Amino acid sequence: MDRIDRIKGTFGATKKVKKIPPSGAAVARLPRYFRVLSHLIDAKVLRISSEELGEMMGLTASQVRQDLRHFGDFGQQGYGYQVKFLYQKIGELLGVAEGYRAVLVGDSPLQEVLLASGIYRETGIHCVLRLTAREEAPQPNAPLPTFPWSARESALAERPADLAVLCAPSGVAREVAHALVSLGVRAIFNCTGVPLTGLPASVVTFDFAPEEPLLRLLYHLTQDTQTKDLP
Amino acid sequence: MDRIDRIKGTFGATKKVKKIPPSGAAVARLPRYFRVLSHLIDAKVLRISSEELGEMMGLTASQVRQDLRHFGDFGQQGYGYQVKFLYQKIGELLGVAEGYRAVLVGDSPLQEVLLASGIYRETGIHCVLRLTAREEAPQPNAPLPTFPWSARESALAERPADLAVLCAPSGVAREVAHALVSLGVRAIFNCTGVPLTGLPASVVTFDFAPEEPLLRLLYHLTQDTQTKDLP
DNA sequence: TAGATTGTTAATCGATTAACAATC
DNA sequence: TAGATTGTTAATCGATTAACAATC
Repeated sequence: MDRIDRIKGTFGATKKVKKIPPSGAAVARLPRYFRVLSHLIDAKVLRISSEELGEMMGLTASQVRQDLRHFGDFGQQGYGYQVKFLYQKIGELLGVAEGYRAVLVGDSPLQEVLLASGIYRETGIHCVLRLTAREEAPQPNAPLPTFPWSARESALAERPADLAVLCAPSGVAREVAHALVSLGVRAIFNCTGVPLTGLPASVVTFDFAPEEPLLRLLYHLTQDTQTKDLP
Repeated sequence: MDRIDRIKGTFGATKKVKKIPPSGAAVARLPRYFRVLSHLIDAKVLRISSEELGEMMGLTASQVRQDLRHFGDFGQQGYGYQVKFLYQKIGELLGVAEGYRAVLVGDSPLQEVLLASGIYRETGIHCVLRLTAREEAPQPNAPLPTFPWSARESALAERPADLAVLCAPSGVAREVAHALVSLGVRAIFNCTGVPLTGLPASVVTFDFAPEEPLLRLLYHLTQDTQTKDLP
């Protein structure tokens, strides 16, 4: 922090920050850097070199330095990277510090699992509201204020959300997604298993799809077996 | 199927199948092709062109054709790709047809959610055994035979598993993973949140990490906001 | 200062795109 | 046959690697 300031003071603001394209591949790796750094903090590691960090991520030291260089000037020559500082900077890049607000839609067990998992704390997301399919009286004093879907309009008016974590049944997934967007939601974490089509291009969606890493696992098992069998 | 056979008959076996490197990027996309094709089957789509498939996946038609070409000869000129045939072939590549056997370790709610989600059916994985932390009498006649962790050795001897879905508490994650590997497990789907280090290189691991797509979501929200604010 | 490690450049490699010939 | 769409090649683009100078 004071390091960056010194550089700014010496050379003028942002002079050293590369204006090179934020490189798709590097961006895609940021969440994993963030996760690895979080574990390093837990392990009380204060300092890490591009060499070590690369090894933990399955990347070369060169690649780590190139990646980080795209986003700023985070290292110290002859020393490496301060774990906490880097973690914080990457968090800022990702938007962890922005205090985004989420509405949790649907009351599947997955919704509970995610809520209990700590990912909302880790990602800096504030869960502000829950909408359920059950037509019960609103429970605005529950740990997380809960309203039935029919009250979505007033509920979201009072507690606007940037993003939705969508666990609706697959039959109504698209319909619910469109309704949320029309109420101001700009991003959807889609846990319905159904691809969300027809949304405005400005709406960001990402799918919760655990079958993908599982299938990659199978692919490697399959390749290993073939490799062992053949030679 | 008979198409491939005809080609084989005409030009000799595997002649047309490219021996080009299976291209990391293309391999990484296979699970998503598989998922999209599965939805097309549900929607009763019989035939699809590289153009349409590309649009659904956010790729160009060229890219789709290049991707698929790495793995075989799946299309028909002038026609496109038969959805079911392509789905089946990609499934074979991924190992869905191999009938891999999984041991489910730990009884967190996430384990239940995954079990109920249908991903094991979709990926062709047979769940053969469950190991729990609870020291109860074995329940070998439950829908999924369940044994306490202490009985792991005999349980896995009787029902060997290729892979483990690991939902152990974070404190013991590494220890449990090593024990499983020593009992013959060759791949681990790691849902513990803890990075698994020190395992033999031959063991494949993939992490269940929903915070990564969530963080990518935030990143895009953040970039959008900045883009809108600046110009 | 000497040692370490980043930042940065240039070279290599791989992946994507575009265009078109092959063929269903 | 004519139309459509793949398979395939070559050109472009982007990402990774390697090497070293800058600097802490």
